[in-house]
Amino acid sequence: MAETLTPEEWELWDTWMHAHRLLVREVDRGLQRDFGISKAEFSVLVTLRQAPGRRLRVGDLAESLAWEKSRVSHLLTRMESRGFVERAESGASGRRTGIGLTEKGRRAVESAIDGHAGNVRRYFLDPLTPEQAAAIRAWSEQVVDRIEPLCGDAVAKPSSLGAAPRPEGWEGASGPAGGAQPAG
Amino acid sequence: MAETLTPEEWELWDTWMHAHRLLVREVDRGLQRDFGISKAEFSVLVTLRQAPGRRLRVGDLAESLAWEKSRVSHLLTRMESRGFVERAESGASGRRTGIGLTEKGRRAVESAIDGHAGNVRRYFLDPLTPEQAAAIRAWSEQVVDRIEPLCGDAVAKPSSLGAAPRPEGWEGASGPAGGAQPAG
DNA sequence: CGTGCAGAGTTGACGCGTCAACTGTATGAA
DNA sequence: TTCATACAGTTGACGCGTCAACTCTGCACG
Repeated sequence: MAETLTPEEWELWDTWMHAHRLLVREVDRGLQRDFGISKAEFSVLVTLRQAPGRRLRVGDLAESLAWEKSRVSHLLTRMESRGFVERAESGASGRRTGIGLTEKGRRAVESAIDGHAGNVRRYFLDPLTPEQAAAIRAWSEQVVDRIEPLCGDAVAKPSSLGAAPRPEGWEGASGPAGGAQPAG
Repeated sequence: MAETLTPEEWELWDTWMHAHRLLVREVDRGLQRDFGISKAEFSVLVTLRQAPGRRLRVGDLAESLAWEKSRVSHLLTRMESRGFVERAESGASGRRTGIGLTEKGRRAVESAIDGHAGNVRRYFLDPLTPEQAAAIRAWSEQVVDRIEPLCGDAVAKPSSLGAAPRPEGWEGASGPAGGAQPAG
């Protein structure tokens, strides 16, 4: 046996996985039911909303979300077909200049923020004591630091992107943060 | 504003989601790369392996895993087509009597256990101090208790099922625990 | 007998996420 | 100019997971 886990360790792993799945499902359901968007879509919309000019290139969006580009691209395809975002029609050069938020997308995300925040609080934050929060934060950072270097893709080093007051890569990128000024 | 989260709260949520996704992906990749099975498949195989007679009905399997039946059914379809499990051909009555582990399935899960355990330790357990582990455990149980009552389906109340020394529902159901005796 | 109902299990559609392969543009060297 | 290369973005296939609808069996009640 190269490696084994104690029953307690297995149980911790399983309980944690179970909790995570229930939580994500519940949060997702809330978003879907009340606002017609998924958690992933919410992340994209929020990120776009706070971008300068409500417009980003796919790569920057992916970087900002710490997601793979193909994931973003697929999601954008679905979102575009539903009218939440629009891919800038290839400029004169044939090069796409970015993707932008539509009016519908803007309205959707703005109406969703509070409800989503409420669910995040209800299911994630509420049952969390300050010590537990600190523990989870510390552990999450450990995990990210340990795993992220392994995969070349989708590393979230917020370089340019000026607009985001975020310190670090987010997964869900679910934070509304500032909110893009009318932005030009 | 009905609800808002502070930037710190959003960041905690995002960091945690990000960490979780990286972790799951890495663990899944390891299983897939080294043993040709997914994390979900591993859970099914382990649960089956420790069942009496290496055989369970779909519903009991779902209950034991705290998964939805349809999820289990879809997964079983994929696994059956690859020869890891077999659906008992409808008995005389036309009623399916359960699904069982094939020899291939047994070999797959037994060879995978150590490697998987190693990855769980490396990515999940290692960066966890005992205090953090306790915090995560307590919080996970809170979350499960809070959310599970909401959804009627897939509630893991280990009732019969005699064989499992598990105290509680597992998500990944990734614990090898005892290991079914030859059980013939 | 027949109707209705409940439980077990399956199915199809669909969204999410990964992977690998692909297109198209720009750039730099021979 | 032409070829190589790198980068940005897209696509298709596929597995996972959810939901709603469906089938099939058994059972109770009339």
